[in-house]
Amino acid sequence: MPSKKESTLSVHNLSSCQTCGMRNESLLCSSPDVLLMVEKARVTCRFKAGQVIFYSGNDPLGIFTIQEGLVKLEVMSPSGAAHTLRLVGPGGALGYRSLFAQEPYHASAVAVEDCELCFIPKADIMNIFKSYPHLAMKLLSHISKDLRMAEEKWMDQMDKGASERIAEALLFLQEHFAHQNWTRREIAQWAGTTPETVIRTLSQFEKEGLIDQTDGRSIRILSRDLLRERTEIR
Amino acid sequence: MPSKKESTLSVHNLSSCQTCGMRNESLLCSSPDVLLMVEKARVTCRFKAGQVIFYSGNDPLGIFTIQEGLVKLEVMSPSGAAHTLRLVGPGGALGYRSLFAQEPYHASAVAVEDCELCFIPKADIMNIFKSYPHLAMKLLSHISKDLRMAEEKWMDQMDKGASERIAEALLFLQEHFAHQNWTRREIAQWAGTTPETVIRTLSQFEKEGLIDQTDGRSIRILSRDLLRERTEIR
DNA sequence: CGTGTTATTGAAGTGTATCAAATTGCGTGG
DNA sequence: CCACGCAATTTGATACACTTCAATAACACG
Repeated sequence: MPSKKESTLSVHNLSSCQTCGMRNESLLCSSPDVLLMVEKARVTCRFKAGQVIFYSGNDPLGIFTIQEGLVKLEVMSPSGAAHTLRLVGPGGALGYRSLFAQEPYHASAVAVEDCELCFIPKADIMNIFKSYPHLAMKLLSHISKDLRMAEEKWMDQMDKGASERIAEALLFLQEHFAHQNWTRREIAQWAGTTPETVIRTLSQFEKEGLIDQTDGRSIRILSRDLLRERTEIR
Repeated sequence: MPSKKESTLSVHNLSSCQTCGMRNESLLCSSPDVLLMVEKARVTCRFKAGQVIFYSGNDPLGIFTIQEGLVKLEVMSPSGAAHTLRLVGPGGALGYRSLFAQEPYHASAVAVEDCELCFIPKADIMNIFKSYPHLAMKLLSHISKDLRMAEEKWMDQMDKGASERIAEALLFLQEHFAHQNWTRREIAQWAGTTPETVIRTLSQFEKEGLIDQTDGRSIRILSRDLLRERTEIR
C-alpha cells in the first residue's frame, strides 16, 4: 500500500510519467521506452465529482488514463434512466473502444469522485502503437475481457432476478471500489434495476443477516460467502 | 452475387486459400503475405447443422474462420435456457475473444446450418500476428465493435420491452441472414425472450400490417420503416 | 403414415416497475 | 453550532408485461 497522507488528491502537479504511481498498472505505460513517448504526448487534466469527461455521440480525440479517482461509463435510455456500463479506477483507461472501432462514443464518461486523468491525443496513440506492436496485443487482451464482462452482465440481465444482480453488485463494488460509499441509485444503475428495488432487497438481505446497514447509509457485508450464494438462482 | 449452382456446399475440397471465396472478407486473410502463412497453418473442417464446434468452459486451441455456413455463439443459463450471443457468417471468425483474453470459452459455438470452417492453431496465430502487427489493429477494431454491439444489446434488454427487441431481431436477421428460415425459438433466443412471446408479438405485428406470415412458417416483412419504428419505445 | 418438433392459444401467477408520499440524513450557510 | 433545504432513502399501493405451464394443432421427417 502506498502511503497517503492527504485526503485530497495526493499529487497536484504531476510533471512526469516517471513519478506517476500508476506507471506500472496502466495499459499504455508498460515499458520505459513507451513511457518516454507517452511522456512527450500526454496532458494532465482534472475533473471534479459529477463532471462529464466526454459525451456519448462525440468523436474520440484520444485516450484518457486514470491516475487517481473513479470514472463511470454510462448510457442514458431514451426515457431518461441512466445505466452504468463500466467503472474505471486508477491504472484504467477511457475512450479506447471508440478510438479503435473508429466510432463515436456510445457512452458518456462521468467522474464519480474527483479525478486526475492523463490525456494522450489520437495521433500520438497511433504512433506509439506503430512503434510498439506488443501494446496492441495487450490492449487486445484487455478489450477481450471487457467483451466477456459485457456479455456476462447481459446474460445476467436475462437469466437472473433483481436480487441476484444486486448481490453481485454489492460484492463487486465492495471488492473493487470499497472506499466509495455507493448510493442506492448508483447500485441500481450498476445492477440494472431501480433504487426502490435495491432498497427492498437490501432490507431483505439485512433480515437474512447477510449485510448490515445500521451505520448511516453505508452497507457492511457480514458474510461474503452467503451473499455469493445469493448471486445464483435458487 | 457469386454464381451458386449447387444448393449444398459449393466447394467440397477446398485446397488453397488462393481460391477461397472469403479471402478478401476475412479478418486474417487480408494481404497476400499473410495468406501464405495462413495457408501453411490452416486445416479445413466441416460441421453439420446442430453440431457443436466448441464447448463453453474449454480452452481455445486456435481460431476458426467461416468459409461457408452460419454459426451461433450461445450460452446456457443454469435453468437450461439458451441465449444467442453472436451470429457469425462467412468471412467471420470464432474463438478470437477467448484466445486473446487467455480465458476459456465462455460460450459454445453451434452450427446453425452446414458449415465449412478453416482452423488455424494458436501457435501459428501468434506467429502471424508477430509478423504482421497491422492485423492486431484490425482485430482490435473488430472486437471493439463486438463490444459496442454487446453493450447495446445489454442496454436494450434493460430499456426496451419484448416487442421492441423482437422488431429489432426481425430486421437484423432478415438483413444479415435472410436465406435462413429462423424458427420462433431462434428468434426468441436472439431477442432475449420466449417463443410464446415471439408468437404473440408476431401475430400482433401481422394485425398491424407490419409483417405477413401466411406463407407457412416464414415471415415476410411488409414495411421495414414501420417495423423500425416499433424498435423504439413509444 | 406415425413420431417428434415446432407452432399456437389460453389461463394463471409473479416479479418488478411505477407512482406517490413521508422520512431521514447530509451539507451549507447563516 | 444550529437551522435550513435538498437529495437520498424508505414504505405502501397499484399496475402490468412477461413468464410459466398446459394442452392442442400443424407441420416436417424418416
